[in-house]
Amino acid sequence: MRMSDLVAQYIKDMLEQQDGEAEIRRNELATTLGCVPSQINYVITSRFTPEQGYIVESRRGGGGYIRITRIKTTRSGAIMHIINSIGSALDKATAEAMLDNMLSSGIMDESTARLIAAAMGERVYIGLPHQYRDTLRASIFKTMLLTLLDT
Amino acid sequence: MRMSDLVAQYIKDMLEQQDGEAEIRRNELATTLGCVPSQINYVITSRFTPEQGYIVESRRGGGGYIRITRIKTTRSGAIMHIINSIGSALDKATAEAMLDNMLSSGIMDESTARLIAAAMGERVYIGLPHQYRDTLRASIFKTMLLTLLDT
DNA sequence: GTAGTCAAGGTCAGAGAAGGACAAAGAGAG
DNA sequence: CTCTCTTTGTCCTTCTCTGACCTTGACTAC
Repeated sequence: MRMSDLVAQYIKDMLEQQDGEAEIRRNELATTLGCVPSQINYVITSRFTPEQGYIVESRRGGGGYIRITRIKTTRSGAIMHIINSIGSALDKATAEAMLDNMLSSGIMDESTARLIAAAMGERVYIGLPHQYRDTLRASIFKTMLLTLLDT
Repeated sequence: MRMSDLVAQYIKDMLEQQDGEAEIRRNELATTLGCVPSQINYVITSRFTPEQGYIVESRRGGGGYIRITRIKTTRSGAIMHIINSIGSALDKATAEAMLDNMLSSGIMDESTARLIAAAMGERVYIGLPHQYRDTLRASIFKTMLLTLLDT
């Protein structure tokens, strides 16, 4: 088995065990697996790219690290699913329930949820005839969710 | 954990507890945390800079001190200013220009800007009589900006 | 008041501890 | 034989930690 596959497998095992997040120390891992440190870089740039669904952050200097996070592939799918489940109208309570769900399932972060919730609030629609409100809400909600797809 | 992180955490805890203001005595803190005094300076210059939203004052000599204050004013102030500059109506082009400004001045990050821009697009208001559109836009825009204040 | 002393904090350079970039050499598949 | 992927080593950049030496402020003694 190739060295690079070994390293990749090692990282994948870590991701598996640790809920999609692995933090390694480059030199340490290289020593453990018996390869040169730059091999780790090679594996990461060739097999843990954003296109392949990973985010990599790192830090140099004393106490440095490399952190690899697996992007939840479910995210886009889940968002699309929610968008499709919304008809032409949406009331405030339902919108908020949806946001709550997305928040707790990790599809969305809190500040995003708050931002969208702001646009759902009754207060925003004061002065607008009631007949339009829920339609507009649905429209705004869906449009905003769509922008999250290519994050 | 790095020494520097420890020191930074200690100061942040103090800021948290004491309403954004922490006063320390360099030597004392160094002794408490078991590091050399200049480590404190290092942490302050690398992690509590004005760019990162802190003001640092100090005084030498007997009874000297270092005071670190967290500033909230710039961002919030700027956002408030923008909110106040918006009247009861807002067209799409103006909204986008404002978002651009906020983006380039670092008040807002890109994903937030995109999210708000989504709610500003003409497409969202299809079906809504024109007379309501710019009013609603203003309302949504302001409401969303408001949620950014306590971030 | 002026000089001296002690008690702070400030500066800065250097060593050390990571990770990053990249080029050159090697290995395999077609 | 050639092209692509892998492996390795060298040199670079960034971040951290420490210690020696400097500056400032308050207080005291004359």
